Amino acid sequence: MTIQEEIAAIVLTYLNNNDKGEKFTLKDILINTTPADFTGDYTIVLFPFIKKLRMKPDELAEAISTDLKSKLRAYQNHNLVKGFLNIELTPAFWSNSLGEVLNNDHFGFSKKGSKNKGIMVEYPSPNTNKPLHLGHLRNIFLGSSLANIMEANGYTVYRTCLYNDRGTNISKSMWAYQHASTKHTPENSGIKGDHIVGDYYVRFSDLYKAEIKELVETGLTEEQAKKQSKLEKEIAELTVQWELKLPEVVELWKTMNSWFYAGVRKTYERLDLHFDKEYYESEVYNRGRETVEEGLKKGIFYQKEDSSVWIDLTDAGLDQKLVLRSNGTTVYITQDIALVYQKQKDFNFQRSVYVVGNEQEYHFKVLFEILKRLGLKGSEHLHHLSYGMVELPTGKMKSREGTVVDADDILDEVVNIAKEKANEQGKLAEVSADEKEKIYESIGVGALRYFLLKVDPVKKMIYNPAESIDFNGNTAPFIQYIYARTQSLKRNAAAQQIEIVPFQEAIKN
RNA sequence: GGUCCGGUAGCUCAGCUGGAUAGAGCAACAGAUUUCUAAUCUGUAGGUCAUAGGUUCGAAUCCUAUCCGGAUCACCA
Repeated sequence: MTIQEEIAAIVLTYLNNNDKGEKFTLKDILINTTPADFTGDYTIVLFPFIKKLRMKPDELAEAISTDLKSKLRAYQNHNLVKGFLNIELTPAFWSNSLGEVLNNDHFGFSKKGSKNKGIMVEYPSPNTNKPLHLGHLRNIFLGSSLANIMEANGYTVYRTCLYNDRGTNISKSMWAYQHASTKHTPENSGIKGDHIVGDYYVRFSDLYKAEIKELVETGLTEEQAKKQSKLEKEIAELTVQWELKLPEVVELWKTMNSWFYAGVRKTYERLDLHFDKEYYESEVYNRGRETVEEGLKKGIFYQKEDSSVWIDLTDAGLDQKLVLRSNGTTVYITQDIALVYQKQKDFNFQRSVYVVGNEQEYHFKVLFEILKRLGLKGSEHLHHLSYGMVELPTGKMKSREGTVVDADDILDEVVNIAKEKANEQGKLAEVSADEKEKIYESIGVGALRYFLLKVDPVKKMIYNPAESIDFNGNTAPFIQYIYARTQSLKRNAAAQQIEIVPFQEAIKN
């Protein structure tokens, strides 16, 4: 029990002992830390009680503090300003609290798995057709911190990732590769695999843009042009060929995806990102049909004349949503439904968090509502950790327009800045080259991590690559620096045979 | 158009389960400090908390309306 809770409990008991018949709950009792300009440690706000109990502030304050004095060991003094009762605690209380922190290496951490509850965190779930960008970094830092925090609180955490490894996006990269005159591979070019796949994707986009432009110049509207596009048809065809498991298409798909994974794993490595299990859309994309059929029998879904299957969520403030196409194939949300059941089978978790950008808020609302109606156990503990986009000073990042900030580039850049700053200061002169690289990496990546986590997830944020990131003020390098200095103090103390004693003993002397 | 989210100092953001005089960092200005873990330190200035109403002892915080910005509303994923 914290000291605030202790005070609140005592005050509550006292208040409920009144003769006016008024009843209060813990929620009614507000205890704040006292602002610096006033004397005291904690402040009890008395206004609500004064009114209900029809007592004068000083009478009530006197009565409460007398009660506190007799029941709270840490009580030292009190004063009243308007309706604010400031409570001062004894120095012994504070020294004990500090001593507790000092002597406990695991202060603030629960024992691993002590909650006896599993929580799944799914992130960053990239597409396999292009390398990670700035937005993924925000996702990864959010997901990792959440997972770490839950673990520190005693949850068993399962980190998972779902790869969008099929469909039109990867087909575009594949098409560009098939039609390239000189074929680049990671081996013959030395380029990181995820970047090669991404380059082909960009190449396709360029050709596609050119084609549309040409068609529009013949007098078509953009919409008509897209319908007439030859490239679009070929991509659709390639996707169908993949679904029909045409050997050379499947082979190429496997190869290009393997390039992507090899590349992206290198980026993961720098970010210390590991998963308990990775899921692939190619393995789940046509699942969920059984679940839909069951739901159909139960009357949760309904079928239209063209035999497409829908769910009506209008009474929940949402729309009608398609879950099976008229040709019987599944859609995005159907596989997500199926995947939840699969994940529950794989890991018996109680809670699940999806770390996904806020553009998918509606999707998750619909998904969770459907799962609730299907009677999924624990469906009320599914959560979408939504976050805003990372934008550039010039506006949004658009991969089709090449205005994307690449994750690998940013990581290199911040590590480089860390290196320059460190060398400027000459602080690492006596450190081995190997050790230096590690330090640059941890300062640079740490700075970026802190920078991206500092902003409330719900807000979109602007990242200015030109200004890069701060190393002064409220930043990770500063915190790291303070830690380094305290460690240095301890080392120096030891070298000079100065003993560091617990705080309460120091106070006594 | 419906729904959801954001709008706080010049900039980037805290504060939002209602509580005392709205806080940081950066930038600006004034000063300190010659490198000793100084990747500094002290101080000054800077705000109609988008706007207008309402609720109340008390509103940046809750409610309503309006304005601005964004997201979303596919037989795409």
